[in-house]
Amino acid sequence: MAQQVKAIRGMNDILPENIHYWHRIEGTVRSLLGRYGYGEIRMPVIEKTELFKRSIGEVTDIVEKEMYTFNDRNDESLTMRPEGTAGCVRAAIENGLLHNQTHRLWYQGAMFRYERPQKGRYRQFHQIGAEVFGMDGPDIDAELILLSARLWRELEIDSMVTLQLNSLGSSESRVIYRDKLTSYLSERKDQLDEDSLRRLESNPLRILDSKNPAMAELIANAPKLTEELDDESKQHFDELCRILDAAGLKYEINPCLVRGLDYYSKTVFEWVTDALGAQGTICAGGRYDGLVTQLGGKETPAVGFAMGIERLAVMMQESGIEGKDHYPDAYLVQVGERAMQQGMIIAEKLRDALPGLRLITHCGGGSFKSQFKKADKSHARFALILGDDEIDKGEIGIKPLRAGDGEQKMLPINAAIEFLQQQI
RNA sequence: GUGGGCGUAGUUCAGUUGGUAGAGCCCUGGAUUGUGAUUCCAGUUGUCGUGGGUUCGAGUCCCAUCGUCCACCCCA
Repeated sequence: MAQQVKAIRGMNDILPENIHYWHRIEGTVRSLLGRYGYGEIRMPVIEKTELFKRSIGEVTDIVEKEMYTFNDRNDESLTMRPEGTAGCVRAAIENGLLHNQTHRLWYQGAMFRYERPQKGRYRQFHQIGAEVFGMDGPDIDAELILLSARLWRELEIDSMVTLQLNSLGSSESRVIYRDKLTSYLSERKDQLDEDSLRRLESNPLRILDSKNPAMAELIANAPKLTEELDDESKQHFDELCRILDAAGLKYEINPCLVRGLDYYSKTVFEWVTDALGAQGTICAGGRYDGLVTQLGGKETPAVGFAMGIERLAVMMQESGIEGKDHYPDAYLVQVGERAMQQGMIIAEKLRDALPGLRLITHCGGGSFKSQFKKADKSHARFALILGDDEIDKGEIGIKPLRAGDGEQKMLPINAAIEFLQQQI
């Protein structure tokens, strides 16, 4: 045998036996966002590299070492999208969606990051994202959060997730806070671990959500971002909390919650779970009022979130939640030359008459016994039987394969259609 | 990029102090003439991740390499 070609590390096949989780997630999201008035948008998977450098931030890990970047034949630097927001903003600007308009958008698709794979983290992964443009109030922030909460309920994972909330303030107030934090930490350099020392230079805010327990006390005593908020951000945040309270949604204010991407401001939130090991975030987002102008658009407030489909699917799988399985209604067993000649034609007649019918036609011959075994294995409710007897009489046998569906019978084709219609 | 665990049949795994491989599931066929999930019987399946080395002899020991899983980093 020749050497086989294998899939790329961190890029997985999703097999039919697992696809129902994806269908359930995607179907629920499509329906739910539709009910909230969000319109679906589809962007290219590849964009100019510059787009991500300008939006995500040149010195972030994503841009520095995790992007799939290459030059095309025209020597232009292109990148496979590591996230969806940048492309969505680019598309909104480019298609003129931001001129004195508001838009509620959502998208879904593959994203790519060159990272070491682990549970809930892959090199090709899939996100569903929602982005809203042109609204600056806390009410739309609340809508996005309430909408995501409803999604967890509809997916039956609401008992496994909690909401964390914070405000990063305006970019001005964040600069002030950043200086305060940096000087606090610089005075205590001897207590910082190796990672934190590095982050002190690159992104001091990230030290706040360090996982190292040795850092916990230092962080607990550090100046709080919430105490440095500008008045407008504070009002915005208070009003958001008020709406969530009024809606009865539980949340936890986490002053250490900072997002990894540079473009966030004011509201940030994360839905987290402890069911997934180290990758506890299933959905994260926030407000990014400055990004549109950063990408060359007219000043436009914006807010959005993204969720990881793999992580949702693993949660559903591990908690025993079933997706919708679509078993066939019937499996057509056909034995003998005449039956096999007519079987396919009869199956087509049934499909004409019953457009919703899930019918598997047996192909490849074999004994009644072996065909019935396959019929059973397919989980079909009924075996439809075509043999010499049935062909002679112009009828078709119907044998229920599941308990409580009655006895086997033989019916003329039209009666069989009527019978199946009642059953499916 | 760093650290740890693991790579044996399609799959889940066993394989004693080194003596050229086994089980369950799956799959195929059968237990009288055309009827499935049970039971019984029979059968197929492997360059033991890859490449070197030690040895009379390596799935087993050593080295390298690749893959995979988990964790760090980072993130959805």
